[in-house]
Amino acid sequence: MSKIQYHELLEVIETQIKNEEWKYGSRLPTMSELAAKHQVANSTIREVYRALESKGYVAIQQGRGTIVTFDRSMEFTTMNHSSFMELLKITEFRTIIEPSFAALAAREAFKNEIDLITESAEIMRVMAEKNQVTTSEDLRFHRLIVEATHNEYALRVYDNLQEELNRMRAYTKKPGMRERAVHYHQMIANAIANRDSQNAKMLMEAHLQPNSEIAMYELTEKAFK
Amino acid sequence: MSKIQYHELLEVIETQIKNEEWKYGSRLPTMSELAAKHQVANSTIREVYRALESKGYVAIQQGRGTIVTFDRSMEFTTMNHSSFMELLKITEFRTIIEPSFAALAAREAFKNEIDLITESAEIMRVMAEKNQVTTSEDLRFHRLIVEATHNEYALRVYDNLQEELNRMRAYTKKPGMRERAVHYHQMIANAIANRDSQNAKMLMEAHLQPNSEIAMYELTEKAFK
DNA sequence: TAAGGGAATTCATCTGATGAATTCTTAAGT
DNA sequence: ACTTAAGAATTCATCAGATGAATTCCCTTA
Repeated sequence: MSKIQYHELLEVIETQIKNEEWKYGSRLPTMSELAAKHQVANSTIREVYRALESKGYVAIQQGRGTIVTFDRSMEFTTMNHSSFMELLKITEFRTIIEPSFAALAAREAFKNEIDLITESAEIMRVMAEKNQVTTSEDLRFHRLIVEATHNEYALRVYDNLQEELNRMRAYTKKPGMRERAVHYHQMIANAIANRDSQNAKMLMEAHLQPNSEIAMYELTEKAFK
Repeated sequence: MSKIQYHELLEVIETQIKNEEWKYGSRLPTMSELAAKHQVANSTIREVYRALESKGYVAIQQGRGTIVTFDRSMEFTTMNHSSFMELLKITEFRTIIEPSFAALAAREAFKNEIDLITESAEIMRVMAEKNQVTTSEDLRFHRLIVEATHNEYALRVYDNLQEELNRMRAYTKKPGMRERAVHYHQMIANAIANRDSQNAKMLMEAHLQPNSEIAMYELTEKAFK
């Protein structure tokens, strides 16, 4: 096993901070300590600390040490690297952007793509009927629509969100949600098949709205007591 | 004038990259070059480059050099430091957060704060009548409400957005908008005065909705042809 | 002309030195 | 005992310069 160096080291320490292994305001090991511990030069640790500083995780103070400035409960104010932005990004982004995609798809989709979309809605309906977990089919449905826009750009943006989308699904476990989703998927698929871009857009909006509301509600209630 | 060092250097170079003085994909000066130019040690430049790397502005490649990975036209996909996120942040943030503030203010505001809010709505009405520019009074109104929540946290968040709010006003110059705004301000002030937090929230939502719609519409149309 | 093999370039990491800001310790004075 | 002030120790800031590794450049040779 080769010796741990800059990039790996950065990741390790960043993760530890995010996991709050050092609490907000507490001191990180001194540069020399950490250098000795990991068998690297001081300058390497220094680069790591600078990188963390530039991301806002720590503050380096001459003569004092390096203290943690990251706090999960304050993520809301910092706006950067914050779970609020994550949430805002993922939920609001979808609410804002996917209706446009749906509209575009209604205009641009090829026949076979429309078939796939319709099929996906049907698959999901059957799954829901059998009380099966529909999340992956749900994701597929939305992805198919993005594909059908024939807009590479859109697709790239959307795929960038996959990881977060997966994490997001935890929020969408409300009773009745699945049935609602099935219904909307069918209507959206219909609208696209009918080349009705306006309706596709509106339906997608309505479909995504509650997701956003739920997540945002929970978040704001928490943040502003 | 003292010699330029780490922090200042970081800011200078970051700004230059953001201003696209080096284009996406182009090479930055070598570490030694830059060190010589600014009369600092290589290791200091190295720290700067690492900080930029960790923010996603550059990629450091052994043997090759350091290339710019920041591109304004791609900001949309990277999600960080992007004007899209700026807009999303500011418009959607308001839509999501300010109704909560209004509700909170309705519960928490002191008498004199309610008077100020009511007064602001009235001032704005008069100004609109005289066809004067109402933007600053508009900002004041919203700020007063945030103040009236007595939630330091909320205030801090809100004030962080001032700069962007000012830039935002360019988007809200639609005919009939001002009259609508005046009307809403009055109703919101009323709801708060009546301690009707639910209505305050709903009215604020309705008040902010079109802002968000307009900005987002223009943006998404632009982005996805 | 094409291919191969150094030479030059550029980043990666290390060693170790000096200085600056802060904190800790200790001793003197009240 | 308590306060204060000086010095020691700690910790970051920056520097100079060395070696190694990855890449590119360029010249030689077939």
